[in-house]
Amino acid sequence: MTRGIRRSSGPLDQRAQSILRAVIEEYITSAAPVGSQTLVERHRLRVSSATVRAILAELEAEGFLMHPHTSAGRVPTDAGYRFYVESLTGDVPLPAVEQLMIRHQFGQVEYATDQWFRLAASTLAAATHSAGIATPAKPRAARIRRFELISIGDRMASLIIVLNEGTLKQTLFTLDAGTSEADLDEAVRRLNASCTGRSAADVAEHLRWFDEAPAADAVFGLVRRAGDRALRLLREFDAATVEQLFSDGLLNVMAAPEFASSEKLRGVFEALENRSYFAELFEAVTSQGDLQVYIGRENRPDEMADVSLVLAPYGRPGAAVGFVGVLGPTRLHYPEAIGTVRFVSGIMNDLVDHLYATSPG
Amino acid sequence: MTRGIRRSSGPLDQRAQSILRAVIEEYITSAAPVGSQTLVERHRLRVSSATVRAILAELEAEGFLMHPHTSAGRVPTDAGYRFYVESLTGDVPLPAVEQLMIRHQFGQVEYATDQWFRLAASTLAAATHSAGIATPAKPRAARIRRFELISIGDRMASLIIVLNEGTLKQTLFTLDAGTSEADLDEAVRRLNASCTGRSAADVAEHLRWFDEAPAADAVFGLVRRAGDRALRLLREFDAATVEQLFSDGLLNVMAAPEFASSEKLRGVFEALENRSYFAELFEAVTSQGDLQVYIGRENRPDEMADVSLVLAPYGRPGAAVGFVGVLGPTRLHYPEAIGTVRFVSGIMNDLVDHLYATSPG
DNA sequence: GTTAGCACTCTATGGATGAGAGTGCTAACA
DNA sequence: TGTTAGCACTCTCATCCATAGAGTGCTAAC
Repeated sequence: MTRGIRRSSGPLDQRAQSILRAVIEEYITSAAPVGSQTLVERHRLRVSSATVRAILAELEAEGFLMHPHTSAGRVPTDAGYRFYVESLTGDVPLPAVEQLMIRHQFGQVEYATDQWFRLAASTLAAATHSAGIATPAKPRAARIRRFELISIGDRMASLIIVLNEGTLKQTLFTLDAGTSEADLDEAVRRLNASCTGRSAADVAEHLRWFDEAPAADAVFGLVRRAGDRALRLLREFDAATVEQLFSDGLLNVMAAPEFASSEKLRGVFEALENRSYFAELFEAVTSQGDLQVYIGRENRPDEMADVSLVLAPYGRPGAAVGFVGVLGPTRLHYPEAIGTVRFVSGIMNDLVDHLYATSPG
Repeated sequence: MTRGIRRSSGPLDQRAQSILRAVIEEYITSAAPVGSQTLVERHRLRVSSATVRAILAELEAEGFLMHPHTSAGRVPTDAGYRFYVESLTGDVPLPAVEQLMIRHQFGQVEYATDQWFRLAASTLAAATHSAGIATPAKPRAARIRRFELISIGDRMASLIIVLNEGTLKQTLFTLDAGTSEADLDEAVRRLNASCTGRSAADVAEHLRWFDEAPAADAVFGLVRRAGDRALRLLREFDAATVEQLFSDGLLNVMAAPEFASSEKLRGVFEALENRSYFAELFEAVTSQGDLQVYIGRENRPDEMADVSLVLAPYGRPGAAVGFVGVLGPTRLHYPEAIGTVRFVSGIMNDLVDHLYATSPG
């Protein structure tokens, strides 16, 4: 853990550091520029305000603080927050009561994989009073477990693909006139026989083989088309880095004074919907093994310049990974947010572990 | 179609009506109180501003307009908007180019039922510059088409229920130690044999029958538990009036000047998440066969007092119904919104029809 | 190195004022 | 009788100004 020294001169002495921390903590709760007097009073510093002022000036020179205008107090810069986050030694764990409550909630959806991320997002939002975000755990490469072909009406069928970890993919499908249930059954039988256990790439290979095959009975066309459709679905699945981002509590962020203008927040929303940015973020968080904090302008898109992200990956590297986290103003309660994100990512880890555990029990 | 006469005295004469319409249309585009002079100028009225003032006073007495303060122009009341909406004769259809574009987009997701509502919401949002909302088409009563049991790891399985129209329900499932694939296959065989085509109520009946049955081989417990789990899932599915509400473009609403304070909007968001309100709305819209407009305080929750909804049902009554619509400030472009909602609900109708069509082709 | 004291700067606040918009009334007019 | 010009009146909004207050940075003394 490097100390947050960014620019010029020497390292900050102990006192300067603790004053910087005090400024940041004060600002985080008050949302208003912090003056020397307030610091002395509320943080029981054993020096006078004049001394504090000298140190504040120094901290500003070093780039950790800034000055909205001459006669205002100090406000932390991104570098200041960065220093603060780096200097945190231990997490602030969630209160036991909350932990219990959250565990209980997860217990209730234990068997509904599609609810996990939603719950993670809403839990994080509630616990941190910021926005919670979460992605599903995306399996590395999809392998086919089984096909199903369900007729709907006379000319329609639903093609269902069960992937290895029980993920389902579904697509509608128009049938030729006069296709019987028996035809469907036979088509599924052939598809399963030749594709089970295969990845998208393998299926593509196989379909080429189908092309060259001579036999062309009534079912052949059906198999061919279903295979094509399945292939498209699998490729989409593999290509998308993140299928979806669940978020909750964006309203909490809206309530923060820095977003009162509502124009800034609009930008944040838009950035979140930006596929390529999200792909990047996903990659960054999941490839690093640990919790990450992105502060203000450290986030690439300009729209995110006023928010911070605390993100942690979960899942099994190489098998299925995703991330959960918190989005809030740079003026975020970092210690609590970090503690909460760690806790929730831990729960998600347990859930996924449970799902992938192949060892006997 | 009743004329929007709410209170007192006689019906409005032709001139008063057209002036009311003019005020409303002016206010909808300008978002500022409308004065007599502006009306005369911009709407080419053939009377003087003094006359218009007299009529405005009259309209105010009737409850169609109000006065923010003495020297401001007039603002429509909910009753005013109601009159306006009732007096609309024909829809304003979407421009052909937009229609084409939208159809094209829907063409691309034609086979992905789970994308329909998302697309409907985002299309409506984009076309009306308001928020678009949409619910899935919910089948009346779930009937089981087929079960699948997929093992995941050693002690976990995924129970998949395929419902009649291809809807999938999935739940995880812990296995007893030593459960073999063969056991799973046998369990599925029995479940399918006894439950296919049945509704939740029927399955409940059947499970009781299982209780009384004597035979208790290794697979029996498995069948029993899977059945229980399936039952719970089916009941949840039947009970929920609306599973989910998709919305898009809430940001558009946020941009409207009346929501600059962002506190009001918060209330709207919250009301939308209120299950019971939504159930009520769902019922109201789908049981009426036609497009509905809810203006300001006509909406039950106080938080919705400043917004209007234009909602239209889609689907097949008795089979599967849902709704799509637009949410915006009461100062909404009603004619366009109504036209757009009709158009999109029409598309959704076609999609569902296609899905449920059982007649030969 | 620390601190008290002080001049200085900038913001925020609260009238006061005047311009502007729009009304409602009245008396004259067609 | 309905319409209109004219006018006094009311209320908002933007601007200006003065003042209070917060906070700084400097300096001289400790």
